[in-house]
Amino acid sequence: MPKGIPLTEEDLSSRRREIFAAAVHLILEKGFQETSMRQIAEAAGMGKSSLYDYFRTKDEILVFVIEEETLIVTRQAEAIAALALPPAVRLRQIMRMHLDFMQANKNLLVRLGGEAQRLKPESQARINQRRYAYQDLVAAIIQEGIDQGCFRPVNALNAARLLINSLLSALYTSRPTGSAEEMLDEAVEIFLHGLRI
Amino acid sequence: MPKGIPLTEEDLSSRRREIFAAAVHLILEKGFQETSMRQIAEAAGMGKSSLYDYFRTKDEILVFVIEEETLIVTRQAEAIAALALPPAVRLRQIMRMHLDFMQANKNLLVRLGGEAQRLKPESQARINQRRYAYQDLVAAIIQEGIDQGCFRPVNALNAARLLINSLLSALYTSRPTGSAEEMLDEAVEIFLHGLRI
Amino acid sequence: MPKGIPLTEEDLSSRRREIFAAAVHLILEKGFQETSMRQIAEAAGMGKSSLYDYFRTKDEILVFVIEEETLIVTRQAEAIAALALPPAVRLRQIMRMHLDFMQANKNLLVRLGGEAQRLKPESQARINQRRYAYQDLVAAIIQEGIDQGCFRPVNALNAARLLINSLLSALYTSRPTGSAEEMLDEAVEIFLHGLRI
Amino acid sequence: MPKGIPLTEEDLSSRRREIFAAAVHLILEKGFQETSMRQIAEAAGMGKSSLYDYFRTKDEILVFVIEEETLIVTRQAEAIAALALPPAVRLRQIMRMHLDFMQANKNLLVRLGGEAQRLKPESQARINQRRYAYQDLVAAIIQEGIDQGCFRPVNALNAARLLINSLLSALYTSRPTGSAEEMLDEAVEIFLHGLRI
DNA sequence: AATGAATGAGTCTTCATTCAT
DNA sequence: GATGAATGAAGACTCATTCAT
Repeated sequence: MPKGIPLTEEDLSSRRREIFAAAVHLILEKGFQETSMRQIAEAAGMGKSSLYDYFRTKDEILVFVIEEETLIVTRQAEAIAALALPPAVRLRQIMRMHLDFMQANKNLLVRLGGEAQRLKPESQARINQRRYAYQDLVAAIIQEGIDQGCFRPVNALNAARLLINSLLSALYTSRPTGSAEEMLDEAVEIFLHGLRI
Repeated sequence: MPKGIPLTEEDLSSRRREIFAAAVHLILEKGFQETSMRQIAEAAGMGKSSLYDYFRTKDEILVFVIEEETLIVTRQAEAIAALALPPAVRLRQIMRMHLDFMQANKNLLVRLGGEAQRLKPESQARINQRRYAYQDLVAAIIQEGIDQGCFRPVNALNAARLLINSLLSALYTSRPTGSAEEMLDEAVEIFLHGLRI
Repeated sequence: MPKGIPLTEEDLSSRRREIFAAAVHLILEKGFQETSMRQIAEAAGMGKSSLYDYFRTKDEILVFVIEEETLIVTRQAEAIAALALPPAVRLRQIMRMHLDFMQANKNLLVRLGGEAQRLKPESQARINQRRYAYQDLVAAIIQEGIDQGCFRPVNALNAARLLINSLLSALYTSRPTGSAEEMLDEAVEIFLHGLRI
Repeated sequence: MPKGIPLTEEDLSSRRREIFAAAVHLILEKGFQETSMRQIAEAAGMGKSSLYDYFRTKDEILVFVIEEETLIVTRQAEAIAALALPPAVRLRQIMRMHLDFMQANKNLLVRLGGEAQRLKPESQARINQRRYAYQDLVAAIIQEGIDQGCFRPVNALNAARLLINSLLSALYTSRPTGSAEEMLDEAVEIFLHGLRI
């Protein structure tokens, strides 16, 4: 808002979040690609071209949001990972937290994840860095369980991806067999059972 | 080609397949939405508007292919399901067949699956019918295992979705921990272990 | 206009000319770059995008017109060059013809020539091919005069460029010292005098 | 830089020159219109809007530079014109000086001349005033030669324009027949020969 | 039956300029 | 005095679809 003063990196970031927050309903309704820069600008209450002071490109909006949201989930997962609890319990808590986050954000991450396939490799790489951090975190817990002898020796990263993916079955079905929580719990139970010695 | 003689539904279908086969490489390279009708027509060696004799709309192409490919996988899965083998073995075979099919088709189904999010609800419903058939087939085998007492009593449909989803972790990662076969095998093993009593 | 029938190369060319003819007044008034594709389309009585069936790019319009007009001048010059007249006379006639053409076309070529500086090298090369043909034609007549001993031995191409350039002084001044014809005649006279032995 | 103290007209002018000097490479590379105010400001190491303290409009930059450079050439030509040498010799020297200047400035004036066509009439008039001064200077020398009886009686202004224009043939060809100096010398020789009695 | 010319809506993006700080 | 955030207007171009031949 102040006119002659350069925006700090922080201002930029928070403004970016505001812009997206203002436009998120459009994107959820119609998809990202189908939402035009004009509409986003209108929703954000700014001129079409001011948008370009915050995002150099339409795709940057997508990258920004995915990075941002993945980071939030990762941060929350880190907190859980640090607790003094058995691996299985921490994994359960992380998945629940993840589910809660997804639902609170209307599955935004899942929806946008689909659109991210179109991004240029360079942008995909940036996104993947964030995803990897989350996967690694989960994988570390699994590895811990393996080392402690409470899990079978499997490839921890592979297993982590499998677990995280379970969320999709729970969230992204048009033929639910219960609440998302119930579906997820059952999936996690099968997974943990599968790791048990 | 035959003039004056209306095309049978079968001719139509096989022509549709030909058209898509001719254009599939474009779609794999650039994505479906990024491939224009003109390019598809050119690849298929026909005029832009002749395309509309086979697909009333661009989106119909997407729906057709997804339906078609899902149907093929389902048919092959049905054959395996009918074998006189223990449920666990049949599930393993189905997943392997599915993986082979995906790889033979360059993950087309996964790629297109992302694009399908944009289709209008009506089209999505049509696609889902096919998906359900496949899920139900897998679920039936799981249920059989449960009934025979070799699997724990879980919601079979939920479990089926979980198993099918495992393919994604194996296929769709930019940080593989082995061959797709190995990753899938491990995932299936964890799953089956998880169902074991 | 016919809808399902491919345009012959000739149709294309004549349609291109029509389009340009319809829009030339806009371009003369405001300059080429300042004239938008929409305006050109409107002037030509067609949809914005139909324009792109005739010119793949806005710049192509520029290239087309310059090539076309240069070709016309060259053709007329060829006719004069073939006459059985002394070199000096033929040169005078060519310059007069060129002047007439320029005036009949409102100096279009001069105006557009300025804009052509912005074209990408590839397009400039295409244009230059045409310009060279014209320059070479004039140079040949000069060389003829040199060979016949009625002109001093100068570099014919250099001299040709000089002569052709004289048109600019005559046409493109905001402080004329007579009619364009008079100014040109005097310039040509100085030039020919300068070549005389 | 000095705060509170208004800039003298001279400071303004020298600051303008500095700004342009800093940006000239951009303009030579991409053309004037293709260079944005932001880029010019960056090159000049100042804020976008500070530019507007020195040039009220982007076009003013163009006008300023053309005026400035034309003035420099004129000043140098004046020095030569004042020498006690035969008209023909002075004309030769002026043309050489002009060529040197052009080459030292990478033909900037020619390039910008093309862009100047777009300026509004008012600005063009300002530029033309400067051009006229230069033309008049050259014309005066020619007139002198005529009065002294060493040149044929031609319209001096017309001839001056013709001579100055020769530079273009020498400088602005993609198919040179020698060094620019050689081409120019030959052109000037033809011209002077053409004036000789 | 098959084709391609025609279209209008819509896309992202750029830019010179202003104005509040 | 100097700055950069904000903007509105505009621009080239693409595309799915229709329709006359």
